[in-house]
Amino acid sequence: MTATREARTWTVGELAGDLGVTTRTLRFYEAEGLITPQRQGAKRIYDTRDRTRLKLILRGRRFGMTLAEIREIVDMYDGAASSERRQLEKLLDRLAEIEADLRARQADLRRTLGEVGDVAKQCRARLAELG
Amino acid sequence: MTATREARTWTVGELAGDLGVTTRTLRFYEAEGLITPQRQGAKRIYDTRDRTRLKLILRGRRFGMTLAEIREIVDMYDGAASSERRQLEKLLDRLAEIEADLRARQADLRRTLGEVGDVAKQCRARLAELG
DNA sequence: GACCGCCTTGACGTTAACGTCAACGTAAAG
DNA sequence: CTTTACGTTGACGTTAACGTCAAGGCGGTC
Repeated sequence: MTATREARTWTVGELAGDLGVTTRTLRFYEAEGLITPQRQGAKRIYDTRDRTRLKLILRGRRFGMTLAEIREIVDMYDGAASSERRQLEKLLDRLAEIEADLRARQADLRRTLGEVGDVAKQCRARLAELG
Repeated sequence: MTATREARTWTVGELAGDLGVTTRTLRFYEAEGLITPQRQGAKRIYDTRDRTRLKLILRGRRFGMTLAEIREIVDMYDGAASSERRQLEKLLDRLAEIEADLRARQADLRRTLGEVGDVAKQCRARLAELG
């Protein structure tokens, strides 16, 4: 075989284009320790793991998590394979907190969606009145 | 009757305390045109309408809407009683867009919640391995 | 009448999350 | 061998959403 499967990589520009962000953003996330692409000389080489991680980050960003919160979660992906009981238990506790927080946001979202729906309803009623 | 029902009002400090924000935040929202409390002399007097509006604002904030987005929604509450067809139709369109956006965020949240759950699962599995 | 607690309006400081610009390296193309 | 396209590292600029501080007004109270 000439090509090894799963070995797809990307340059900054490619990946940035794919994910709809700028290269500056990717470099910034690296500086913040959110991703750590390989290097070929000076150039950054991103693999599928980096890409997955980035998608996670961007998703979190989309509903308003700060990068600090996001970092906490993505870091946990690596911690979940730990071999220290104490560590794993702390992680589970933290995960429970995060889940609770996310559920609260979910509830907020639901309520807001409801209210947006109500306003739409009012609008339609008003339109009906006007003939 | 000495007290009229529904006429409860608040000072900045009271309302801020109630809602868990600072007075600075309330003044800021006013400067941004998100709320417009009455005045008694120089002092701000907030009524139930202001309070409701603020709760809406804070809820939106909690799941990551910007103040600009929030403003758009709360303003619509006032626009829904409009008497111009054209206006109402535009509003309905915008509401549909907003709803779509909110639903997208909801999906993102769901996925993230799923992944947080997965990590927790891994943790528990690892803990089980360790006896 | 001095002090206290709460209010007011500026005005400047701060943090997060990038944008923008300068100055430079490098590999392929013409 | 110059141009073009892409990459690199600083370093400074920007915007949102407030925080913080200064300077002072108003109504009670000890």
